[in-house]
Amino acid sequence: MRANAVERLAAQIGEIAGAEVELERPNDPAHGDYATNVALRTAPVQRRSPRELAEELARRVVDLPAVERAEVAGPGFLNLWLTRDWVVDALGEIDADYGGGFSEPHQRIQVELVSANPTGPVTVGSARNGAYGDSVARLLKFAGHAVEEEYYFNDSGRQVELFRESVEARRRGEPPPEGGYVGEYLEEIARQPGDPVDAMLEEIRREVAEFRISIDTWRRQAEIEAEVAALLPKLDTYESEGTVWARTSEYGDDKDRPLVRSSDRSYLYFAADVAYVRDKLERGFDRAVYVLGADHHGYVARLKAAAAMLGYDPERIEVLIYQLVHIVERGEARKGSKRRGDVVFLRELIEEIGIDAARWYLVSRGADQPIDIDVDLAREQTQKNPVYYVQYAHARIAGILRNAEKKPDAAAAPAVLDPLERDLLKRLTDFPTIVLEATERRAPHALPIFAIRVADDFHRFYHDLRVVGSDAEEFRLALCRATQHVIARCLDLIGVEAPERM
RNA sequence: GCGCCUGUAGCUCAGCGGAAGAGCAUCGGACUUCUAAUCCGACGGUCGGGGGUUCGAAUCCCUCCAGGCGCACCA
Repeated sequence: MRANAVERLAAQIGEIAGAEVELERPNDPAHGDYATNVALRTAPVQRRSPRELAEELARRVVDLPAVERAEVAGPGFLNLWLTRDWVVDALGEIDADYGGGFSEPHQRIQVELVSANPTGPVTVGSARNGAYGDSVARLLKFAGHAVEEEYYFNDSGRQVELFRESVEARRRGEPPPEGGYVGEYLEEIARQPGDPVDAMLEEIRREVAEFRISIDTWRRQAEIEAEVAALLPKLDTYESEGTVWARTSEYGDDKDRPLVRSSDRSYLYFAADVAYVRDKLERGFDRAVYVLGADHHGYVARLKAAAAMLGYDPERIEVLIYQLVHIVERGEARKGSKRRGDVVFLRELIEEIGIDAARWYLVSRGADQPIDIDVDLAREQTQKNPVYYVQYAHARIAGILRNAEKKPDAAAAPAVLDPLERDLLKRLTDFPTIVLEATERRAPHALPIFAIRVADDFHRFYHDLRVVGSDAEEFRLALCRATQHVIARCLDLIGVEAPERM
């Protein structure tokens, strides 16, 4: 792992302090470029007053070439101002891969996402699953892991049969079966010949690809179910009143789960779940990530229990839960039932606001936060969507680079940096920390937030300082290019395009 | 009843042990420009209530209130 400028600085200060040092960016510029609380944290251990410790640190730390000035503040914070050279050197290391490749060790990780039944087009709910899961997958890839994205679809259950019957009824001009599917999309499927499930699956493949989610493998439930019979004897099971149960409560689940139905000996859903867990881990993935909506949060314990019962480390199963997307229409909540046609589909959302705004919007909230979508309002809000603010910064930079007369050169920095240059550059150096935390916490929503900050600093810089034709042209071009790298990476990690022109 | 998640500016949200933030909305300014989809300024908060832990709590613990989602021989 190649340490970046901020990490190296933290390590140097840590050596002097004799403790792990975390550098944080203070909100208030009066608190310096970076601040650290080492003195506060280590004072009890060293049995010295935090301020005294901080003052000693301040005296020693200014000997570092990176540190211009150090001040003690409050109860014992150490505020640091960095030298012009440190900032300029930091610019030199910002390339297209800046912030990536930090994972250690590299793992084989599978991310299973979307996995909606092929009984209708992709809903906005599944789109959130896709936007979130795919961004996590992209972060893991950027970190250096070998990531595969998989879509698991049900091609054999009761819902699928009901869907088939509903389409066939429509083809015959008859009303749908009891509790059948009634959405308008059935009409277009009914017009196509052949198995409606195949047609629906093709449509889903198209929509998922259009939404910039690239699925490596498509796994059929029937395929997994075929493995159940051979698997049953290996499980910890018992029979009660004709039903075969898995003793999952012994493995961390809150109750046992039925595997085989008593009436007709058919397999229940959990049987396929167990077989699928085994299938994933046997394929050699170090880690299997599930992306599930909050309505499935009860699955966490049973999936981990399934792994444990099979003799695998349950830590290899990771379940990401995101809160649901609620559809609001003129102030009223809709149920969101695909079967009853009471949903909003991804393709409608894309039609209203476009792919970029849709991906941005669905990923820019924390997964713990529910999302309300009012499609009537979506288009209106699109005009103000920050995604354009960020893309505009990228396009502006592309324009500058097109017009440039000289070549970017980070080393051609002036003796004194303008505060706007300095602020922008310092912002860029935050990127590796942002990505690292977003990856570890599976929180891609940090990326759009950070991208807005970068765009902010860039637009300010652009507004006040000339690049092309200025005395500092080479340096500013380098700064522009570095900014472009960081913005493009942020956008790519959430599946949004970085336009050259707008 | 039990479990998970959430209550922060008028609205939508970020921050999740260190020195309260953003966007939108509202009000007032800046275009002979490398793209005004931009910039500058103002307004705005007992961080749901109460207790506790800590040098320090929006952040951790307990409790109460409010909301969302689960708790099937459905998937």
